Amino acid sequence: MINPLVLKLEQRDRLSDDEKRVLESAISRIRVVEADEDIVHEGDRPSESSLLLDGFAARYKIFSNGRRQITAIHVAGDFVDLHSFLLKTMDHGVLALTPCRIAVVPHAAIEKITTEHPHLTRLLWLSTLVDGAIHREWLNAMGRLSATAHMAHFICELFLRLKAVGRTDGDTIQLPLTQAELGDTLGLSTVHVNRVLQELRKEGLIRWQGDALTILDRERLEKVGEFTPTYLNLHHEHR
Amino acid sequence: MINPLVLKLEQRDRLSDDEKRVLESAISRIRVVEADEDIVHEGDRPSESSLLLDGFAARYKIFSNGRRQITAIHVAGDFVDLHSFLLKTMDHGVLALTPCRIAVVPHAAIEKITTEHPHLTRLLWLSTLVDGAIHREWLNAMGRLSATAHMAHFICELFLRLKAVGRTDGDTIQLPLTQAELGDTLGLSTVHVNRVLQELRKEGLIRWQGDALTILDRERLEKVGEFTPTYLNLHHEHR
DNA sequence: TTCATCATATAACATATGTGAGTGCGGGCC
DNA sequence: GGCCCGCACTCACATATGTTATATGATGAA
Repeated sequence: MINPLVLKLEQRDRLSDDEKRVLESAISRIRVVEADEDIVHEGDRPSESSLLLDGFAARYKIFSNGRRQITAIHVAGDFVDLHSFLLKTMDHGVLALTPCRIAVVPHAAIEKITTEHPHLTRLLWLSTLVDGAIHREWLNAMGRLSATAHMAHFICELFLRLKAVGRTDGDTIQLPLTQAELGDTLGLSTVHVNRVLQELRKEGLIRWQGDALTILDRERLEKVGEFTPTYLNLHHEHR
Repeated sequence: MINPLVLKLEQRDRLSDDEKRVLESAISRIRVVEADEDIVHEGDRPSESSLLLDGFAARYKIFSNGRRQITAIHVAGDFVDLHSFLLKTMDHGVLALTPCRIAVVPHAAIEKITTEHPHLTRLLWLSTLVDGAIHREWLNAMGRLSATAHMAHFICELFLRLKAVGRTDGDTIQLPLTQAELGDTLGLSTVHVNRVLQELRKEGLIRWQGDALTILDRERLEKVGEFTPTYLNLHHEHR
């Protein structure tokens, strides 16, 4: 199996063959989750973490008034709940937005890595730090960008993240979210999501039909979304 | 020196005497930063991380139009930029909101910890994971709570975090932020921050004069802010 | 003292975004 | 083949929050 996590880690630092083998053998089994089912529930205390091999997933929380907020969108190569290894109790749920294929990694295996493979440990730690950097960027966008800019920013980010794991086709990505789900991730109403999409289309920045989203003018889209990709850390460093 | 980091870590797991000694000796020097000065600049590539011993600090980013967004408020016991150990390049600045006393920890010392002290490594990793959990909670609040609820939530959180390091006085904390700074952290205009504060005062939920903020009705304030403290992970687990 | 500065506070007005309702289309299912 | 049902899309209207401006009071400098 070509593990998309390895693909991603190798863009950030060198992985030894031994480390790759360790990662591979940390996987205890493969699991498939249907669309619209929880991968992990809020309140769970998982004894294993889920590495997404295929599909889209979302971290989310539901409020008293029924509203929902999505705090992360995950794609192939992402550990959707690596943090549960140390945080223990899930403070949010993780939902499969599409059918998902998942590699299951027991926490015991991760703990073993922390005692025997410091460099690999640092790379796993790094994955969660990039999650945090993305959270910060979303906070910036939510707090200080217009809805249109926020949407543009989100599209730019998702594009690069999918590209990092070889899931782009030219300027086109698969975006299997409904407008309601998009609203929950950007903190907008679905009506306004639609308005904003019309605007991006009218400006000739994107095309989106069915699942296929195409970036028509990357440069201008990045400008509208005030997007700079440094926070994604998609470059080699000694870590 | 009684290190407030140790104080905080010990609420989350047991620390051996050896581990405490290692942490203590990882500190290369103490540094003092004036209010309104940067502790680290955006774009820096620090070779050491800063552990806040006293004072308040903020992670922030400034946008093209001059707007600012604060993505974290830090208090005693917080590593303001532990993530720079692996992220390498700072994707935001860190500002001293008050005079700050800082323990400087070289990245080389942290790397050494990752090779020799797996359990301590996990606890440092945990610190950054809690940062991430707080980011997620802020995303939830920004995306789906009213400005008033968001403010209430923020106050509840800060109170508990200060309590964890023994910096509360009954129901009172020191809150040395201007309303403009509060606005930058909640993503609001300063005018609206003021409106919201008037409302919380009128409701008899808080008092705030000078630096001293008192929570007058904790239960109702938590309800208004839809606050539940699990994400702060201020309880013992084997990690 | 006097003056500048900065933070809080308030008012009037502007606008981005939310709400509630409704249309139409396409795909799955009996 | 017909019928739901979810989803995209739009409209009219409501409102939370932003903007600009001004007043007031503390604080510190000259």
